[in-house]
Amino acid sequence: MPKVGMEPIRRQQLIKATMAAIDEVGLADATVARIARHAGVSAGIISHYFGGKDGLLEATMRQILSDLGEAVAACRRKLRNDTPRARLEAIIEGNFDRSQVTDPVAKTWLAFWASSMHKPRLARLQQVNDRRLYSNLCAQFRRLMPLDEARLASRTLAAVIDGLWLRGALTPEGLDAEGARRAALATLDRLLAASDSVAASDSATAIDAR
Amino acid sequence: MPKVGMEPIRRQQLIKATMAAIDEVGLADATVARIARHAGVSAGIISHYFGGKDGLLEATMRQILSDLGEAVAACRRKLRNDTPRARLEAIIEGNFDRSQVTDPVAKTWLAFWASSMHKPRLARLQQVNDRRLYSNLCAQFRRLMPLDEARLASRTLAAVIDGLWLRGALTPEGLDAEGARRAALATLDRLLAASDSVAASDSATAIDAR
DNA sequence: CTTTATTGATTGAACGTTCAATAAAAAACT
DNA sequence: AGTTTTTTATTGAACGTTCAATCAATAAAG
Repeated sequence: MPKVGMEPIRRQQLIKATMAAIDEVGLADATVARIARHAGVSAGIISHYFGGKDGLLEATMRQILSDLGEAVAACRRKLRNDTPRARLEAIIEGNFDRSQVTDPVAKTWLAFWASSMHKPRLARLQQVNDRRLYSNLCAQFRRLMPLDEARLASRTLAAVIDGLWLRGALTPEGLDAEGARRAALATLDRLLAASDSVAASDSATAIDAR
Repeated sequence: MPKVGMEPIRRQQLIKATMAAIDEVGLADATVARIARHAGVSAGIISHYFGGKDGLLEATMRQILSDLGEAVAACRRKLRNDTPRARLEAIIEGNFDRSQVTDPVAKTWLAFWASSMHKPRLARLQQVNDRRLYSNLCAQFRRLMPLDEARLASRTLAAVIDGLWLRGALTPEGLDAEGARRAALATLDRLLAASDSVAASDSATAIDAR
């Protein structure tokens, strides 16, 4: 059934199949044969479109990261009032929307997280994403509190978000997106409450990112 | 140089070598040959003492979990005053002491975390450990706040601890144990501050654990 | 008839496990 | 005290399996 213009279709198909395979048997047992079977195509097609298994894995991680970025951006666009607090809430919403917070995505995410420790190409993707999250958080907190405090708050909130994903991916019942969202928002409340009571006498114009 | 009573020595040696190999090249490339080389022994010895590679990996995870439990218990024993707050602080200290918070331990920890998603034997170990942490946290928070709040606080603090480990394992500079400890303690401060101001008019005797 | 898309058997490398052989220590014996 | 026997510890080559990548063959579409 070969037609012209199959490339984007097959690429999407194979990326989705990769997540399905990782969800099913884990990254270690996600062979090209298994992924291809999930997509209903032959194994050889993977090298044809992605240059090899590694290319497919990298493309899959890119897909997840870009979906995440997209979800956060969408939440920010929906904002009516542009307070720092609203921005921070939007970041949280975006991180627990993530296109869909499905089991395949969460498990693939964690698998790549571990894998990126020793694959430079994945590590770079991972790091860019991390820094972006941290910068975004820090820029907003910075408008509400001194720099040192803002850094600590950013670090804490980032850890909570990642920790909730991690625990969600591992729990047998799957990630409870709604509960996680609430927990993250409650943490934000506490982080802001501390500085609210002190003072808002701060003319912070410079934005900082690490 | 075969002597009698080598078993416990070799087991320790091989478990340590496993962590070193995972630190070096990741779980996926930690072959029996490489692990054996790290320990300065032959590959065959692994099957002899652990029944196979899987046995060695399980033993290594057990070692890490037991070291963690030991560190937490040690911190609790050192307590002079037995307030809930002191207990919670001890749990945090223990989690960021972890025998030694070294790079090999952190990376091995995360590798097993990911791996346990699809290996039932590892998943069981993982889950027992998680529940213990959560129960311990919840039991202490329960003495200071209503049940619902205590559950949320436990979930949050557990997520922060795991999140800090996760981010520490991934960051190129390695886990900053001291900074992580401070961040976790600051989070605890905030979690307790919220309830402190409300009331301490609670005669909570029943301890709860999920 | 050329181009694009796809297949699937084949290949070569890498891996975990096995096991006969070996070597040192301990025990038994003279 | 010296010699043999048994036990324990260890090796590393061989085996069978699995996997990713390759590529000649095929087939539909242009």
